[in-house]
Amino acid sequence: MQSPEEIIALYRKKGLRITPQRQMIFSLLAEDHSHPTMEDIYQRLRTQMPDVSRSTVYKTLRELIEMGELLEVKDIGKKGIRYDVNTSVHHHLYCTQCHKLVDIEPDLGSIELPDEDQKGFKIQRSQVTFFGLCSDCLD
Amino acid sequence: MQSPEEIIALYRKKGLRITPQRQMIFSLLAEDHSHPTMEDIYQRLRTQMPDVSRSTVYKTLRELIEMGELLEVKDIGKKGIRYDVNTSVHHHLYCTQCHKLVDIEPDLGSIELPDEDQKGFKIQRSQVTFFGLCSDCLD
DNA sequence: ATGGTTGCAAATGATTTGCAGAAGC
DNA sequence: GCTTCTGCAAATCATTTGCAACCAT
Repeated sequence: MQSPEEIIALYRKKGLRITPQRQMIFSLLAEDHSHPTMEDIYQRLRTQMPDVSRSTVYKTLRELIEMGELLEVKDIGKKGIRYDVNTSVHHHLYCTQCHKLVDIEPDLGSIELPDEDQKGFKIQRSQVTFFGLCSDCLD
Repeated sequence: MQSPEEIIALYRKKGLRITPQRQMIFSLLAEDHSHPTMEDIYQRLRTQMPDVSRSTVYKTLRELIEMGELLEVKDIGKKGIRYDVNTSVHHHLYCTQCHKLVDIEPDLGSIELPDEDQKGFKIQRSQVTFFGLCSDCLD
């Protein structure tokens, strides 16, 4: 995700309005690499803006996803969709015990799939999820 | 997932009962590599057994997951959880257009994550999802 | 016979939608 | 001032749960 200022410019360019709710969501997200759920974001927002509604948060998240500024992560944990502000090529470390999800951008080289396994697909990108136990859960 | 006969033996060993509903779900699943949703399974089941309930299907799927005979795939598509009868180490080809999901078992070697990227995790396994367009959607 | 299982209906949880009033532009 | 946006409440969708009747063992 780009900086709040860049997102605001993007919204303006599309004729969308810059409301305090949206601005605050942009700011919260820009610094949040914890893969929050919508509820996480809503609760944080509420400490500064007690009357926001969940619908507004949902709507803004959907907008950012449509603009490609945010990604959904669904293969993880129990509760709802988690949002990922990191839209560049990256991979995930996932703790199977506490459901922590960490972004990594290692140089894995490009992971090549042998032709005979491609089943006619034109492959555009790949993402690796490493499952394991995080340091907190290892004790 | 093992054969229906082996699953039945497993159920017996656990003191669970072999009902017609369960038997038919085992048979349907054993031959289904399409990563169906619960609704897919329910609809197929209903053609042969019009009075089954969704709760029964849900419950049986949960049992198979607890036994490790079935896996959930959640990072994909819009509607609900998809179930994967392939519980061995494998990877996925996912068509971003038609949401087709294909299992592959290529020899990718082992994908090694450099120590400095492991963030203290003890990594147990990894799974790669290749995103792209399938042959049907390439035209 | 008896204890697990089924199907129904109601409950839950996450997300979406409709709409009247509020507020950017 | 016109139109979009917000917050509320109701609606929807997927999944789970409670329970009385049912049926495998």
